[in-house]
Amino acid sequence: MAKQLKAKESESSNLMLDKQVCFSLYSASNAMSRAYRPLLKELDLTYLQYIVMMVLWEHSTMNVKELGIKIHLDSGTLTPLLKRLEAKELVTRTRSQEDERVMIIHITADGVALKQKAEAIPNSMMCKSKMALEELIALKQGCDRLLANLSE
Amino acid sequence: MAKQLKAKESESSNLMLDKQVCFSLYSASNAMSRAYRPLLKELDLTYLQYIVMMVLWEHSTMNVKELGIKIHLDSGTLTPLLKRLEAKELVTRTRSQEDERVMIIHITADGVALKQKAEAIPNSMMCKSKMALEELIALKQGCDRLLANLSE
DNA sequence: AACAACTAAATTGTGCACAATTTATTTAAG
DNA sequence: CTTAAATAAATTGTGCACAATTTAGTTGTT
Repeated sequence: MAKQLKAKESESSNLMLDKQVCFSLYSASNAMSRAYRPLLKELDLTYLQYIVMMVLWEHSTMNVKELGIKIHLDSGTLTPLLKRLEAKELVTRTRSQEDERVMIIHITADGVALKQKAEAIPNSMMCKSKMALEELIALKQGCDRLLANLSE
Repeated sequence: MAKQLKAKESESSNLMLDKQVCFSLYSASNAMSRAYRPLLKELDLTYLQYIVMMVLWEHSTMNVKELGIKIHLDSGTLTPLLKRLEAKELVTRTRSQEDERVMIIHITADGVALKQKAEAIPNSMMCKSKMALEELIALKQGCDRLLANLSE
């Protein structure tokens, strides 16, 4: 009886991988960026580079700080990434005249042109997910809530 | 009127960051592993190392292949990580006698002992998430479904 | 004017992720 | 029995993430 109880306790430990939300989140996020890879290969972009380009397709000029706030990353990640986008001639990097500390990122004509090649990607990914729109929206809301609560 | 339509189209483009499930997933996953960091610092583990230890707390012996299937990662990621865990004396790495290709990972006494220090972590994370259990379960199910569909 | 406090990026170093390749071993087929 | 195919790990190289530090420039105070 005591043995049985102990066994039951062990089975329902808090440290069981299969019960961890965070591990599901982590694995799904990896799988997602893996699924993007073949689609983004056509554009010669990584997933994060694609995210940055998406911001710049909406706002053609932005500094590193603003970009970092928008996508929840810091200059340690963004500086080398932006240099790679600059090397591909998708963006320019110039210091602000008013404040020399600020690095201004501006999308180039090539960068703008790339948007057209990207138009089909969101739909391709929705197909790959094989999930209904409402399900995806619910998943997004759960992620957004978690992100907001963890960032407080 | 045509102008208005064009503006509306632009606003509802598929390439708007704020509408992307994947970006929410990606940001939430990063935020999650950031939130684990101070808790795991006490155990001198990274999030992925913690995941691997969690598997080994359940199954004290496992080879690299089995581990990789369980946590959806390959030897390219696992080999260096397991060497680091070996350096910390939390696991041993020995070749199988029956099949010399197979590397067997076995948890050490130190590794087992570390479990006790980890017991409080899942609950700490649940608190940080500030989300109800049902919400977290729904989020987990969404992630699991997405992972399964993307892995097919 | 001088200097402390602050801010924006960049840099440094560690540890993932993963594609692609290589090495070593085992199994299968002729 | 031998050689081709298959398998398990390891290796190599690129690009994130992020903590911690550094560099350079700005603002506020006296």
